[in-house]
Amino acid sequence: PWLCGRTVISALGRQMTMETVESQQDRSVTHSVAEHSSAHMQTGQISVPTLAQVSVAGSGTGRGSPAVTLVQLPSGQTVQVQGVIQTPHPSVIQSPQIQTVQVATIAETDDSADSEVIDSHKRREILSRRPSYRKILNELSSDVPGIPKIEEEKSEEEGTPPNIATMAVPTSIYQTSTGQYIAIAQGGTIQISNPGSDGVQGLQALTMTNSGAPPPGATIVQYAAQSADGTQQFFVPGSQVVVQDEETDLAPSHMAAATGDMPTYQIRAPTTALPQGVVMAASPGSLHSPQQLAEEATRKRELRLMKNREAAKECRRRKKEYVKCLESRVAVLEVQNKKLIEELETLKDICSPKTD
DNA sequence: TTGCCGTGCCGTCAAATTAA
DNA sequence: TTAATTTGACGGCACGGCAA
Repeated sequence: PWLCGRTVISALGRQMTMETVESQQDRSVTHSVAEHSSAHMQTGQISVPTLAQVSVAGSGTGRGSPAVTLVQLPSGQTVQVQGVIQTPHPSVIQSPQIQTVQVATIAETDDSADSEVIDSHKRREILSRRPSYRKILNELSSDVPGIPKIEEEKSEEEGTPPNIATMAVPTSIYQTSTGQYIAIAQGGTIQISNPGSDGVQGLQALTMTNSGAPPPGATIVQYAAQSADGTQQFFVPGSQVVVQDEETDLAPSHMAAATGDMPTYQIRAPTTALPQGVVMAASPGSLHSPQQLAEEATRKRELRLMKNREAAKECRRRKKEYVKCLESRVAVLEVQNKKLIEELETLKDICSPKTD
């Protein structure tokens, strides 16, 4: 899709992309044409482009009249391409990665053989990359107004109330004394998983709100940014999680494993100051036994799977948005095409009046 | 009602891509 | 160079439509 916006020529089952560049001095110019198989188009992998000579007809190519382009394939076959849209009509879909197309007059072609090799390498390097949907759409939207950008975080179209954080990438996983895993995401999602055979069973996602009334029926973890004693508190139904920064001094009896830079978490019953369960903050340096190493590996794997799960969701959302964007572009282009055809018919009628 | 098929969504893996 | 992120591919599951 990142090849959109160039002139696409299909011939003998092969597809070629070409950018039209006009020479200021001479109407007869040589364009470099990237040629690749359609199979590569599907996978996004583009092989080393072979160069084809494109000669633009010297006469009759001025603005207002269709340009006739002769494309000579490496096999020797010549394809005639008649352009309808002239340069005043820029391509609506811009390529996110506009390549610098080699433009050389025919007289200079022999002298630029070395630079062509270098440029070919550069072009291959650039073309073989597969930009992300976000990058494609963002660059597309920067070129063409009216296309919404994909935000770094989920937009309001997700239907998320503005006071609810939706960032779901976990930054910390903690294990309670009862074996529960608690993953706290940067944006506020808390996931609690009960210990199961695969470690993922019983995963619960809780949403934190900074303010506002909880939606009816929803399980809400209220998040207080910071209390007077410098602690961060999470109010969970039935228990209270106290997030204690390591610099702040809480009662030492409440601390279980203050290891290194890791903050310590405690789960308390809401009506009592006594800890319901003490949370371990695992530090890689504190692991000794093979069992602990295995647990650490399991924890890392769960964290990776959780992150990838969220990443896949986000990727699918971006892909949908990208497809929607392309569909809207198709609609725009169809309307534009229809208008141009009508305009052409009108001009034909004007230029060739009926003679009886 | 049942089996089949198409579609959509999700989780996971692996490879490609990007950022530091 | 390396770690993190992104995305294509694959398999599984749920759901709805349709014919037998």
